[in-house]
Amino acid sequence: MTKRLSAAAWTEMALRVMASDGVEAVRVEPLARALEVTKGSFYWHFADRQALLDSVLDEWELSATLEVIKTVEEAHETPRERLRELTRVVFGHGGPLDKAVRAWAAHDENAADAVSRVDATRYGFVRRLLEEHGLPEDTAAVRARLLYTSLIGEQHTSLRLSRKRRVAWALSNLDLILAT
Amino acid sequence: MTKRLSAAAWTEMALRVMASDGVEAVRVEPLARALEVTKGSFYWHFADRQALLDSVLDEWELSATLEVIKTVEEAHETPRERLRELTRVVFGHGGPLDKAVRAWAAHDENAADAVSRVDATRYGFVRRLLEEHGLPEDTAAVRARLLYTSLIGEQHTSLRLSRKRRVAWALSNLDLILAT
DNA sequence: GACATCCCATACGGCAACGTATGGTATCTA
DNA sequence: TAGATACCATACGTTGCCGTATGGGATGTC
Repeated sequence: MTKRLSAAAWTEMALRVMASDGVEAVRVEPLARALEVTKGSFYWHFADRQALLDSVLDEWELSATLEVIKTVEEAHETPRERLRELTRVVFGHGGPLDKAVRAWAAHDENAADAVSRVDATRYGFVRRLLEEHGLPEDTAAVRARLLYTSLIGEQHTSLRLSRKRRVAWALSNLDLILAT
Repeated sequence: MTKRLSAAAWTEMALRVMASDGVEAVRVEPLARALEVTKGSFYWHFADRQALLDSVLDEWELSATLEVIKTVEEAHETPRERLRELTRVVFGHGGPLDKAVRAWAAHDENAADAVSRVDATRYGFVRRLLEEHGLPEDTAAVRARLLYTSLIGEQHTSLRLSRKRRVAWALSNLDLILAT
C-alpha cells in the first residue's frame, strides 16, 4: 500500500468538490473514491463529516480574508490602484468557492457567521480605501457598499461577457464611484 | 378521505421549501409529509422528482420576469421613480427563492439557463430605464450593469443593516448612477 | 528483529429517499 | 345505481450514504 493521506489532503479535495459541486456533494464515500482510498482513511483523520465541513469552512474564511490583506499590503501605491487590483482579484479564481460557501450559508449557521465576518472584513477594507482616496466618511460608506455588493453580484449573475469586457466595465464603474 | 391535491399544490409547496431550504430539500417524501399525504399522490401527478423541479423552475422564471414587467407597467411616471420602485421590489419577498434558484443554477444546466434568461430580461429593463432617463446608450449599459449587479449582490452579502437603512443607501446609490 | 503506533481496508448495520406495483376509495358518468 | 375514472394509501425492492468495528500491513523505535 502506497496511499497515505493527511487530513489536509481530505480538506483540499473537499474544497475542490465544494467549489465545483456545492456542499451537498462533499460526502465521505465519494471523496474517498476520488482520493482512491476508502472511508477507513477518512474516519481516522476526522470524527465525522461535520468535522470535515468545519475544516473546510475555516480554510475558506482564512484564505478569503488573507486574499484581501494580501491585496492591501502588496504592490500598488494609490487607493485607486489597489481597488483596481481588488476587482481583478474578485474576477479571479476564488469565485466558485465563494459562491458555494454563500449558498451553504443560506442553510447553515456556522457558514453564515463565517460569511458575515468575511463580508465585514472586505467591506471595511473597501471603505477604508475610499476614505484614503479622499471621499468623506459617509459617502465612502455608501459607495463602498455599492462597489462591494456589485462585485459580489457579478459573481452571482449570469450576464455573460468576456472576462476582458467585464473587467473594463468594472473599471469604468470604479471611476464613477471614485468621483467626488 | 378528504385530502385531494392538485399538481399545483405540490409545486407551490416545493417553491416554499426551495425558498427556505434549497433544492436539496425539495424531496418527495418530506414534501408528502408536509402536505399530509403519501407519495402515492405525488407519483400520480408527476412522473418523478425531476418533473417537479422542472415545474418549479418554470414557475420561478415566469414570476421572476412578470414581477419586472409589472413594475414597468404599473404606476410610477418617470424612469427614476420606476427604478426606485424596482429597488424596493428587490428588497421585497422574492429574495430567498431567487437565492435558492441561483445556488441551484451553479450545478444544474436547466436552472442556469433560466437564470440567464431572467437576468438578461431584468438587465435589459434597467438599461432601458436608464436610457429613458437620459443617459447615453453606452453609459446606460455600463451603469445598468452596476445597478443590477449591486442589487443582486445585496441579496447575497450579509452586510446586515436595517431594511430601512438598506433602502436608503440603495436610493442614494441610485442618485449617483442617474447623475449625468 | 520484536513491538508499538500509525494508517488504511473490509465488512457490517442502519437510515432516508427513490420509484413501482397494487389495491382501495371517492367522484363522475351514463 | 353500476361501472369507469381520478386520486391516494400501503407495501416493497433498491440505492447511496453514514458511522462503527475489527483486523492487517506499513513504519519507526529499541
